[in-house]
Amino acid sequence: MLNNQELTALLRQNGYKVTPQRLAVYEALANTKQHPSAEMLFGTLQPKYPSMSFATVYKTVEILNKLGLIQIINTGEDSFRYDADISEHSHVQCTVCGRVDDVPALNDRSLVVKVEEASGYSIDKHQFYFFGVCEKCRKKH
Amino acid sequence: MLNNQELTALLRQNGYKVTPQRLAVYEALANTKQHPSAEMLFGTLQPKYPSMSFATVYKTVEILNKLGLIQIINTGEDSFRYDADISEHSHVQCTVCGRVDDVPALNDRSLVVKVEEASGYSIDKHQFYFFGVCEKCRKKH
DNA sequence: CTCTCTGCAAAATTTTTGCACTGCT
DNA sequence: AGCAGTGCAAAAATTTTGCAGAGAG
Repeated sequence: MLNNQELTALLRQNGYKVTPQRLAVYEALANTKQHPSAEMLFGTLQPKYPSMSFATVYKTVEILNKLGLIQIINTGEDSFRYDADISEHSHVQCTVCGRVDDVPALNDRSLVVKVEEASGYSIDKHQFYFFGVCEKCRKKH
Repeated sequence: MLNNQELTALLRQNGYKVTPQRLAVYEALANTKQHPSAEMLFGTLQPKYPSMSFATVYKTVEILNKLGLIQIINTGEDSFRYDADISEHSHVQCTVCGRVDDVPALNDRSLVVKVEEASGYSIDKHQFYFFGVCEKCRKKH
């Protein structure tokens, strides 16, 4: 998680201008654990930045992702979600309420090696998604 | 992989009618290792079934998935891919050419238990995606 | 013969793009 | 001042839906 100064510096270093919108998008992502989609992000930012547009949200998350500051999550819904936590970790989605939570890194170096051997690929990245029912939804039932 | 008779029986058992389109969609998926998207499926079937429509492709894969006969793959492209191989296995996508290959099951029961403990979820399902460069693309470079 | 399925076209949803204006640097 | 960025609206891409006619049981 970067603060405004660090983010500002990083954007400049990479030739991107520093705008209130870009800071706001990153800040919104850094301050939630909810893994918002573009729509949720837009809804959060709209009140504070009434001129904010979807185009800006999408363009900004693309830049943030390119700079390695956020990761893009794809649980199989129609839309993507974004996460400012770029430490190695996986995600779990509740099949009842749809929420997405973090799962701490699974020490899986050996898995990757197995996959490289089995597939002939050289693996750069992986994403693990788990699906089940969260505690809250289990209790409701 | 089911043959036509088995598929016919299974559809009937579940109250679905058996139509040439449904058999064709399943057959197309059963006879490829390419993990086609709806568009690729449609392109494959169109020559043989000129009246085939996207609506039918989508409705059919939904039924096949509901019956547990195919799985839906989501590597983070805009569109979904489908796989008639429902044995436990993961997928790896080449970040250069985009192809998707199978990865044999990774004995990961202990991973799932770890995730359940860490998250408080009860896990029903998981999907692992690996990304890297395939052998062909590595050689080209 | 009934009722589901197909296939067309239109709608819905998410994301991308073009372009005039704004505002960083 | 120059040029990248914003924001609108239109376009693109994928998937869903409504409905009339076709066809499976």
